[in-house]
Amino acid sequence: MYQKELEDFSIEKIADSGQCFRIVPGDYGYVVVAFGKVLNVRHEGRLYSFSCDEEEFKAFWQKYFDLEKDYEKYRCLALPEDEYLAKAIHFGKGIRILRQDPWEVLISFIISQRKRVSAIRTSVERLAVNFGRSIDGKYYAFPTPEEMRLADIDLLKTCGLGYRIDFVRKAAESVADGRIDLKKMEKLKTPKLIEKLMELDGVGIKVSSCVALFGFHRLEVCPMDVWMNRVIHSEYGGHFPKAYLPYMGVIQQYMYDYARLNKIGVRGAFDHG
DNA sequence: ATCCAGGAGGCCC
DNA sequence: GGGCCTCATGGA
Repeated sequence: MYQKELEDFSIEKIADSGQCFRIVPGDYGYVVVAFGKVLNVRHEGRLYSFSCDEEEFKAFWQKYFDLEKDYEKYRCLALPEDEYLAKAIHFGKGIRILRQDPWEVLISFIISQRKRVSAIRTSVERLAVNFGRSIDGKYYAFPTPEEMRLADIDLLKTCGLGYRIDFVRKAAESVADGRIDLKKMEKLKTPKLIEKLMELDGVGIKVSSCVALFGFHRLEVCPMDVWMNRVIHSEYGGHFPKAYLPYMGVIQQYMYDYARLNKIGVRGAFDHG
């Protein structure tokens, strides 16, 4: 076990931030499944306990949680007159942009279209249980491109993918056979990266943006979903301040989280503000 | 029960 | 380029 005081980190906020789907409450705090590893996380106040030793935490999880960055730097971009962002930042402090596996992010966000976060979580978990390698008998790694390519179709149909099932199968084939090389794509500049991802069937600008931000850590990318569209129109008159643009992805994560969990911009809902 | 979701593709103009 | 229409399923 490794313990550390973390002031700008909230496992609850991250788990429910809509960027990842395999951080869930367990019988002992939260369980994180990523890169074929399992980590138990719990905390009393700011004192966090992780189910790994210090070496593994510093070699792997610290980077995964993006703890090497100071998020105060991003929050300081908030303009003084921007009341919405001020509320969102206050509400969402502790959110990080995780450094996830691009492949898992790609499939997860292909599945995400027209689904709620909870439903995405269900589908992703079913994929892992049905096709992923067992990690410790209880948790399963996200399936590799090869495992997904070879997935039995009838079993795949039980994963709740709906009409997205062929998008997922084709993506698995493309990545498995190397037509889409996610490793090489790390070197692409962001516009090229987004364009290349959109060659995949079922990947449009929104999904591609999510993969760029959450899978390739391109912090300038701002995925525009139904919630962010509500925010930009109801709070910003159609465009965000220029000062935010270099880190719009991070800013976006605070805005999105606050909007979704407080139903900002939804007609008939109670507006916190 | 009815509504809607971290959208995209295929039309048509 | 934009404006509609449809897509399958689960969760609220």
